[in-house]
Amino acid sequence: MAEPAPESRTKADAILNAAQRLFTQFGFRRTSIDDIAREAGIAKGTVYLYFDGKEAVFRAMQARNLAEVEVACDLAEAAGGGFGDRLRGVLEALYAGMYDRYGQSEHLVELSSTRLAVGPDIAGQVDRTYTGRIVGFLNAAERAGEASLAASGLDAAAIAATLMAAAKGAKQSESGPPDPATYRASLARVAALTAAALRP
Amino acid sequence: MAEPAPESRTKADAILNAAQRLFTQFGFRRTSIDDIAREAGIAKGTVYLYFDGKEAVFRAMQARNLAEVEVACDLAEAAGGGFGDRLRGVLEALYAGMYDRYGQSEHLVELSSTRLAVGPDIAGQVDRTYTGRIVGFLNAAERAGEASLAASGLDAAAIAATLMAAAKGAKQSESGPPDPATYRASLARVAALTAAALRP
DNA sequence: AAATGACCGATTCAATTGATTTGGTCATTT
DNA sequence: AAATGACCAAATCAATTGAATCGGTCATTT
Repeated sequence: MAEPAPESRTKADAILNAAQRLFTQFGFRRTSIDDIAREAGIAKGTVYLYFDGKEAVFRAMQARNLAEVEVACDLAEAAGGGFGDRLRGVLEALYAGMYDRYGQSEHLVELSSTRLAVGPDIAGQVDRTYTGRIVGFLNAAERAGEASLAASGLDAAAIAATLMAAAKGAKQSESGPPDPATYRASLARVAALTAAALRP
Repeated sequence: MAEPAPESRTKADAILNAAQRLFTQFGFRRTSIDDIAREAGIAKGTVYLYFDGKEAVFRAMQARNLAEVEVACDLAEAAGGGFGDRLRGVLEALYAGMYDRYGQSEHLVELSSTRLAVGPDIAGQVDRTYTGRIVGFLNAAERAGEASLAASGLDAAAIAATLMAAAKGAKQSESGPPDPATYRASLARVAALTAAALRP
């Protein structure tokens, strides 16, 4: 629930926190279960008491991040301000939120695109979740009379796809390592443009 | 000038055409000067009569593509139709144009992001050129009263950056190999959204 | 019951080495 | 003058192989 503290409440938490740090810094392949256990201050075997294996740890970590990001998104939707401001908040919660969690690490790509042996496609799951959130937000805004989708000639799904493409493309900020500040600025521009397009 | 024919007028053309085919299919590293010469139907040494080396061939090919794409962009700007339609045409000329030239090859990334030993940063050059074209188009449309940049609260450069990010992001169409048709559809959505945002 | 860490087989790494390929040159041919 | 292709040194590749690492298990300890 709360932002994960440096010191963790349960052992499972400690494992996930350690995994978060190490996977983000070194990537999935170059992080061993032993590393995670050591970072969490427990023995290697203990990890297997809480998770079915390395991949399960990764998936649990990803699920936790996704859940936390969704909570942040809820807050952004419920916040005050106009449609454009809340849309910016939603995009920041979704995209900058994940960005913050995984850092500007080079391993972001590997983390989200690696096809892990079994289990659901992680990147696809994030994609579907994000699409759903944005579509829901847009439709709610339309119902509230804050936005007019018809004005753009596109439906909510098409707008969501465009927003997501823009957010994805903004991450590759060209020349030089990605910078959180410019990334957020890009998201703000996308939100502003969309809000203008949907003004009733 | 004309669309490059299968058979080439000059030897330099033949070399560039061969390079285009091979670089696109196999990438820069896995294409040898000898391959290019053979594909062009000339001897290896002849390549060095027209270009200073492998990298020079690559840069000339890239320059030719960029020039051709700019011509297509000129046509799209001058075409009939409303602001939104022409913006879509410009984006298609710039992005789908390059996409068509390099195919959906996996080597696109290598081709445009490889840091070649010496010479200008290829990807950066494309980026600057594209930015300039879009900014110019937007400003012209504003002068002609077809678009109102002020309506969005963003200036032409910011809008251009957003468009380019969206176009870049759309290329990663998630799940499955990129598909030219869906790519063009993404560009059309971006154009439609932007046109709505800038309607006077 | 909860936690540990030595242990196992499989995978990955790193260093070596010999063969092949490559970008580029240039004496020769057309 | 234009074009060729054998040639060279350097870079790359592929195969080998012995060591190190990894994910996962389980008898033992706490």
